[in-house]
Amino acid sequence: MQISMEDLVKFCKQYGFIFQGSEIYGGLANSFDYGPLGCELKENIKKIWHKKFVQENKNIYSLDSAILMNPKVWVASGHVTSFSDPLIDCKDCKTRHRADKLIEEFTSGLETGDGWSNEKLETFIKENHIPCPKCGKNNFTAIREFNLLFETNMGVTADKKSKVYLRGETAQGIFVNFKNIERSSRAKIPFGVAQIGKAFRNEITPGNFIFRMREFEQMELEFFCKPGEDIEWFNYYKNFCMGFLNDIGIKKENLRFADHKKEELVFYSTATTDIEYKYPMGWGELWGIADRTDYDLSTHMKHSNQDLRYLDPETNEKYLPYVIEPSLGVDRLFLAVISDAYTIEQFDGKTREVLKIHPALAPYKACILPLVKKIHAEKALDIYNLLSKQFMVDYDDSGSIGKRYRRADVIGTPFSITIDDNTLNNNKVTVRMRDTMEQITLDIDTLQDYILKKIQI
RNA sequence: GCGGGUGUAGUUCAAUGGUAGAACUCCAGCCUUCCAAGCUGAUAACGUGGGUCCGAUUCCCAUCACCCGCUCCA
Repeated sequence: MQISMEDLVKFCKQYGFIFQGSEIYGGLANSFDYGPLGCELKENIKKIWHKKFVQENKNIYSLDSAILMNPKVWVASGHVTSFSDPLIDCKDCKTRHRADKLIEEFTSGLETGDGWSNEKLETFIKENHIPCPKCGKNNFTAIREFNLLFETNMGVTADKKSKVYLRGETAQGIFVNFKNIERSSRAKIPFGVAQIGKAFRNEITPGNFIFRMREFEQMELEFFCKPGEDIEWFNYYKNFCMGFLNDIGIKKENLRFADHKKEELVFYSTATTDIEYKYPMGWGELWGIADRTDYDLSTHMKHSNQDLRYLDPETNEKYLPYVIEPSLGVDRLFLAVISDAYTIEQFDGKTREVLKIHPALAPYKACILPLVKKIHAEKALDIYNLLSKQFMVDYDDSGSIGKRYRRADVIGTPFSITIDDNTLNNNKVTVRMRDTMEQITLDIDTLQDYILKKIQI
């Protein structure tokens, strides 16, 4: 049984994973703040992604490019033009249309509306009584431009010349640094560049909790390869990404591939596959894996007048590499991880709420519990200090031991370490497992290694 | 953007045109030697802004946020 979105939002709020953004001022639509546990979980997600996609690969390099870039970057990438379509709504049947397309269709292509001002488009539609394609009436709203890029101003005077955009994706930072990385890292094709960072889009319809936000975080990899070898790498990454999701414990039945059909493909892509997850609101895109050909490098080469071609040291031929892009949103993976892990269990006629999350992702790896506060707290704090040098450790001395186990369960802490008289006498602690509720006895000296081993992926 | 729904402690639920009650949670103290025990105490709410009214959490309007559906998603 899967948790409903409403209950998941409550759960995240209650335990400090995610809060409504600007809550005390009535919130800001579709903005969310990650709380103490949310930070840890999100950070762990990023760490593991980095480990699997960068650290364990000798030909993948990291980048942290600026959020604000020269506006020409976004002109070259196509975001500025294609993101600002002139949209109008029919007041009668409530459908939305592109003003320039209406004109183009009405005039059978004689007029395209290209480069027209909004006033000119509106006037033309009115004077020619261009009907709504759906209901046939001519009763439109004014044109509204939906520019999906956030704009801001550089410099203290807000004039047009200083207009800059918040990046709509992290990928462009990678493309514009392609040469820098190739040279400074002495990188040889095939190689990849990975980047984690915030991106911003004025989505027309955000929603579904953190699934689609206007401010979000991406984990993008651009993998550059020789043209002709792109299909091979595309398939490699399809499987690699799915394997990654399996490794971090996402249930297989909640994952599936969704290949884009030819007619659905974005114009520059020759192949795209989504890995979809069964979120509380239904199947939705988690990971997009795209063969982007040499579109990005070639468009930046054109607009910047810089030679971005790669010189193959073996054949001495110069070419623009193709790029495979397996990219995903941190927030979407977070949503998948937490809704996948949330479990309500029955045992002995009782109910327990438990977050069955991979130990590597768990906000706290262990919780330290002095069995009786007055007797065992001192020793328990020693162990807290010892373990907290290695990983996040929780400490709980209030309430019965059973209650404290449940508190650890619900936030996904995999190991609960209880300090009792035995600890004081023999240096032994009881380690209780979140998933099975089994207990084992361990010597304090072996505790660190035991847990470190379990939180590896 | 459109339509519908919902806004009362952290959560679940009450009541009320005139001092907003409880349970659970949380916190403190007592007790307690391994799976949500008990006792005592404390903290804690009418989304926001207007209007009507002597008085509004309650009626009206607006707004904000969330949920469901539609639309949209280079």
